[in-house]
Amino acid sequence: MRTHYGHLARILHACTDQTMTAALAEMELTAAQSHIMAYITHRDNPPCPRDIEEAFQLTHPTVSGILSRLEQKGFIQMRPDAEDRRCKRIYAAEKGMELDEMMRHTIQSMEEKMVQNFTEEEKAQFADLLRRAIANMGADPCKRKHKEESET
Amino acid sequence: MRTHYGHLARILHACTDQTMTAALAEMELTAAQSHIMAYITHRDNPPCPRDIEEAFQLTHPTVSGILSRLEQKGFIQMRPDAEDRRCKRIYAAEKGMELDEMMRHTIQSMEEKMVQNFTEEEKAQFADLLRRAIANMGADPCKRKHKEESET
DNA sequence: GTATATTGCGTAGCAAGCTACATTTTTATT
DNA sequence: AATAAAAATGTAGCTTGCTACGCAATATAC
Repeated sequence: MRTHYGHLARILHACTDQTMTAALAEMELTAAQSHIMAYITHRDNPPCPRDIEEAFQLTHPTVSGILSRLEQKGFIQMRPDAEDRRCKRIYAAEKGMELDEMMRHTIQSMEEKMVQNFTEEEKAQFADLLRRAIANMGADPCKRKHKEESET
Repeated sequence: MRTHYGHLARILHACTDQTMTAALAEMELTAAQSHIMAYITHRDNPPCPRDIEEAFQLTHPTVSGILSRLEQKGFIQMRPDAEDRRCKRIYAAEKGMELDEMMRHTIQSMEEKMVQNFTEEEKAQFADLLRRAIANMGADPCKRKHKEESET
């Protein structure tokens, strides 16, 4: 049993997820939903689901599910773009705008807690090592759909 | 938008998961299943589900689901312990033992790939930073069940 | 200008994670 | 010994992730 960085990454992700879930429970948002809400309210112009797929490296059914739950709960509204009716523009509803500050503050404090006793150099190195590890795994944020099918 | 280590951890985990899933598809194992199989075959004595919960920091329904799928596919067998009938001992079946080498080799090469261009010092620091971040999030591997309920 | 790709999204169905509750067995109280 | 508490597992039901398939709208080919 060596070090198993992948294992550590999984646990770290689980920690952040649970922390966020607990902190956001009172506003009826899950961790995944809050991150996407923060993205939506942070944007200048209303994004479409495709933008979220790329920003979060998720597949479209996953994004679709999260957005439909956000819409059901009244945090966002979606309507098709006038010029390209394939795209659905995502608008943050009042209810969503009001939570903007709170959400992003929650995310921010969690990030700070995670590296609370790191030096600035360590923080930089942490981000650098994570990014390099991700790159080594072949996940350039823009190339994720290609599969080889060697069997006829 | 700062660095968002949590976000990077999520992506890194997703990468390892997808790599493992692809590599293990031919033997009908998912990433999660293979890691748990490796744990089972690596142990001296047959573990019970509780052991897996602690080793992988998962809740018991999650472990239960994975184990039942492994049993359905014939990789393991489970039968209650003779002395404590609450515990179900998990035995690797022939089919599971045969895949042991291959599974662990797959896991090992993925780990090596992830840190392929890291110096030894960077590898050590990566593990150290990950562990410290996890500790900062309050996830000591043995304290995970305590919740405060402030409302009467 | 019609035929074909490509793009964006929806749905179905699965695995894996969780919480909450129930059940059984063991341990601790008294 | 009878009862209460704790521990290990099971089950239900949810969110989030995926692949695979299908459909409508746009873009490209010819």
